[in-house]
Amino acid sequence: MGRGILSLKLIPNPKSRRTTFLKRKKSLIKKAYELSTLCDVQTCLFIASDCDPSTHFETWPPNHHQIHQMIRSYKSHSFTKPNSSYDLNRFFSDRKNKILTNTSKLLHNVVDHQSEHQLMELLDALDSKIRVANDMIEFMEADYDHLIDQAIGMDTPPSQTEDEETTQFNVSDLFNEPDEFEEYNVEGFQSLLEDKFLETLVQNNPIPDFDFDFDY
Amino acid sequence: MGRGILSLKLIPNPKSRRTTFLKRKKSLIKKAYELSTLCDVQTCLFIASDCDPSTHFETWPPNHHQIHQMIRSYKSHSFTKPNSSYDLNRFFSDRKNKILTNTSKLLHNVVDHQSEHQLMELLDALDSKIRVANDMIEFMEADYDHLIDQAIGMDTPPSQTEDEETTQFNVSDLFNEPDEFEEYNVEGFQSLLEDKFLETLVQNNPIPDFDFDFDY
DNA sequence: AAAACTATATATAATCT
DNA sequence: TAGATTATATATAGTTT
Repeated sequence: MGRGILSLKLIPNPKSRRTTFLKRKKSLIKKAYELSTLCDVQTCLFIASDCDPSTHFETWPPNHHQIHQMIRSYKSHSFTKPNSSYDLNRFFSDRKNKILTNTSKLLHNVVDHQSEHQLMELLDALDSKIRVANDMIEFMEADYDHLIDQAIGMDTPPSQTEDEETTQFNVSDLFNEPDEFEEYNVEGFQSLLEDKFLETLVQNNPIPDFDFDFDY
Repeated sequence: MGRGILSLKLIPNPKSRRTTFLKRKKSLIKKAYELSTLCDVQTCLFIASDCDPSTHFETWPPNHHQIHQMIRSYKSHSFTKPNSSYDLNRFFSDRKNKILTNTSKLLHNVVDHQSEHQLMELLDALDSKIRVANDMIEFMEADYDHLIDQAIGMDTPPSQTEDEETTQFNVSDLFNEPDEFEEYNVEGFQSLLEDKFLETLVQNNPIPDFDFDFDY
């Protein structure tokens, strides 16, 4: 493309690879944005470039909230067979849609102002339920991630210091933190997860109020 | 773009919106693929188009495994401060890299064939550990999703049958499954989650063998 | 060495079939 | 009406500043 001929192989020169990467990343993001805007679809883009030694992430849209929402939707679609289960968010959305449908039907009948007002309040309430469902799921996800981090975080990352004077070959020398492995086992990992999970759910209660009573 | 002038607004005509969507989606995926190939970066694309009434998902790459890996990486990057924690997969990858580094140093020394063979076996073992770590994390993720489905799955989706003969307006009529709401409350939801979580983790044990002993 | 430039390859909106 | 065509707008590889 452009002036030269494009061969779809890894660009060997690191410098021009980087240049190309930056240019194309910009365009790709622009295109993703345009697709979203023009066609009313949600588009998410993950770009993970392996810098040394860690990975650098870029997403579009940059907003984590939107990314999480997309991941949630993706998961609920990829893991469930249609009609066999249902996600909370979808439940409320569908309910709201149904109410809107019913409402438009009822508009043929006379609706007094009092009822109309009630109705508006009700729709607001449903909106807020949808938000709460989202927040709660997100909270639990974040919590779960945190749990895993905690469980794995027991580990100190392998030290980067290397002894240069290894002279005699011994395969077991290749592991220089042998003791640390003792701490890893299924049981420990599981029970830590269980404990943390219960602890967080039961005690730590910033879970939003989540009652399903509609007293209209 | 193309022949006409592009205004970055929603395309009003549903037909041309759909056409544009299909064309641009194809190009976007192509570009994402090219970026990955040319620049050695991982690129994932989620496209969620709201057909009626459900959402249709498309990802690039289409392989779920790769998508999950990306999501996992994204989460471990977005939720953790650098160096404070560590993901299991990364742990093994780093370890393997370190071993490879050490190996190349040791190549200066004489390595007999026996040791070389051991070494190869060891690298294979590490590869398999990496896979197991991946599988385990994936299993737990899937399990968690399943839990949530179970908890929410108590619900039967709102029936699509609608009574056409509603003549008198009554706001509470808009909810035609009022009894079902009784079952939803924080406590029930939580304890169901907890029970299921424990049950699955403790009893249901298709968790892959996950010992960290290296007996070389 | 990064940013601007430019010649060409692509993408695509409108059109045609 | 979905698919091919075409006239333009963009993207971008290589070049220059």
